[in-house]
Amino acid sequence: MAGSVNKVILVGNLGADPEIRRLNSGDPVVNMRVATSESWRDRQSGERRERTEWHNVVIFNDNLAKVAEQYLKKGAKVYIEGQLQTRKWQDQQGQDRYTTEVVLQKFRGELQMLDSRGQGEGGGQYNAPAARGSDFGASSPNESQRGGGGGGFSRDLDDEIPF
Amino acid sequence: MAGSVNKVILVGNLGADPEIRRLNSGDPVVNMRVATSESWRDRQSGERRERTEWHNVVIFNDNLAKVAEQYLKKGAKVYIEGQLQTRKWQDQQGQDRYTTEVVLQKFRGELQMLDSRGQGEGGGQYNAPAARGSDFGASSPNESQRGGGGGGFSRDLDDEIPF
Amino acid sequence: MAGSVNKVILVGNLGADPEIRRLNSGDPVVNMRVATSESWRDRQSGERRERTEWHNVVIFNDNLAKVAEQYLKKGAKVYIEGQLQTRKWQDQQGQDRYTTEVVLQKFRGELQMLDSRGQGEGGGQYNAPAARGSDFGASSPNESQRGGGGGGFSRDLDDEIPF
Amino acid sequence: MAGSVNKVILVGNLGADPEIRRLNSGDPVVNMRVATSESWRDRQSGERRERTEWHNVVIFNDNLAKVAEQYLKKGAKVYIEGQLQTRKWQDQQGQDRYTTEVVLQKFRGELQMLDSRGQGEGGGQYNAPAARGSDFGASSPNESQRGGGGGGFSRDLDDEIPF
DNA sequence: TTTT
DNA sequence: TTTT
Repeated sequence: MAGSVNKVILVGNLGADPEIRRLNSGDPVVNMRVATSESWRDRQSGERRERTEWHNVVIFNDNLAKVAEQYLKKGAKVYIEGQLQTRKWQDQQGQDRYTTEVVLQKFRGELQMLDSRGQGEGGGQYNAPAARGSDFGASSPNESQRGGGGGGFSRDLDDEIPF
Repeated sequence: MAGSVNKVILVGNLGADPEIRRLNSGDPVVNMRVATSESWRDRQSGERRERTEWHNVVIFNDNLAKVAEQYLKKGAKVYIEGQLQTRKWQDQQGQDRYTTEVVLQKFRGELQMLDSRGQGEGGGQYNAPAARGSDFGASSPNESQRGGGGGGFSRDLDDEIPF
Repeated sequence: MAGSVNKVILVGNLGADPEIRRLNSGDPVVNMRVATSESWRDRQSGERRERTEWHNVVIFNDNLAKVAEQYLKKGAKVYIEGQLQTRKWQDQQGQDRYTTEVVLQKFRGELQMLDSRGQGEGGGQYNAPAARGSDFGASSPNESQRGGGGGGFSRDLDDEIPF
Repeated sequence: MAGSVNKVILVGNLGADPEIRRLNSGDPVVNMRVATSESWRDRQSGERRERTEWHNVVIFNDNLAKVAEQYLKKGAKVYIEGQLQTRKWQDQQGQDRYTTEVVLQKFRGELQMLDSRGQGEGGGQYNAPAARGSDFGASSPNESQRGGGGGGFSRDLDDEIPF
């Protein structure tokens, strides 16, 4: 289909440390639970109410998976950009079940840490990159030389050129 | 939780005509299935592959529900902005099941028709608003007078001021 | 034009305290400068480079203007959702000049504080809402009662119903 | 700065055919003007009003530049995702001037054609890809094999692997 | 300069 | 079940 867009943008907090698996290829895959929450005052009762939504986030993007593995802990606040995917699986009774996830495919998606250095919350102490200072951008590649013929380019996280 | 964002942006096509229910309050609620799809060439086989994702969209926003009810048909291309919500229900065996939907809450979200007038496709003939011309904006309210003291404002869809 | 979208999403830091003006109507208007920044390693030189982009943000949305006025200070990290607008003005020579801004219109846009409580940075000490705790959502209204007949609804910031 | 996001999402129409330049490197750069527009009914006068906003879009992303060059014409409706950038230049009097653009950097951004095939409008006849059928995805690369060890991957537009 |  |  031409002209399709499937995009999810979340700003929320990790409910637990990320879980890392490895594919046969050696590529890391990260699963994590992210909470978003909104509050409002009930019109009838006047009480303040809050609703928290939990999201299953799966990271196949190698660079972002590494960032998640190294720097994210329970309680960390993150900006996430991925796509919606629903996959089918079977429970023990052989019945079809469906799970919808926010997926960051290989070479796609975005992940940004929104905590200040050493600010870990929520019970877990996570370690923001110290040596790198604030300048590690755990995001997609970027190239900013306007009109530049050469065109510097590199992944942010690691110096190796990943492709 | 301070600083939370839960946003889904879709551009896709309706798989079927929207389904309209009414709440006890009389407010319309629209359910529709939206397909997004992406294609790529398989690196190994060289074959072109395509993956279609289906999204359950639920509209509680009255104005947008009316737009969907009146103008959207099977095949229509739409821009949708909503939030992710997962709700729990029980199947006939009494087991917990979960369904994740893209929800446009009351007074929230956005819906834009992306087809040209009278362009209905995919089997269903849907009728773009003729009499209204281009002026049906199925979106949120807007007010564009910079620095304007008075502040014009109105819902796009209907002239009544809905609140 | 049917089917138009004009949306800007920023996560960045305030370069200075917000400036507040008042319209004749008494409505507050907030101007602020927001920095976003990205870093990458130059492919040629191997040096790390960084580019900071400065954005002019203007808030006509009353509730969000109040939030900015009360809680935002230089250095604060924010999530902002607005629209692009370019306005024309004349310099002292009478020449046409253009300025592009990220505008949060009345009843539109979103603003989220992303700092933890009392975490002020960048030189300014800003005070996150203490009494409100984390539950002040400086965003648009929301209503989360699925299928609810009544429909609780209220602005987050203040209890008054603004329309 | 850790945790920065600078994103613009537009759905609008081209005001003119795209202009293509080439860098010394041979890479194409596309400039185009995109209109977004919103309409509302003035609260005071009851008249319908409309405001059109014009955006300068610049494409450094090679694949997307090629798509723009080949398929986009005046009047075409597009989905665009880029970032805000303001650049400084000097007018003939040597005075500093600033222009803000929506930029799709190398390897970044998104461009989707939202018109149906052969639907060219607005005066210009643009030719949607006929032979290619639906399989021209003018977007970023994607890889959808969940958990797949191999990991198919390819640019959508051309079969060559661009990096 | 687009679109409806 | 859509779209190309």
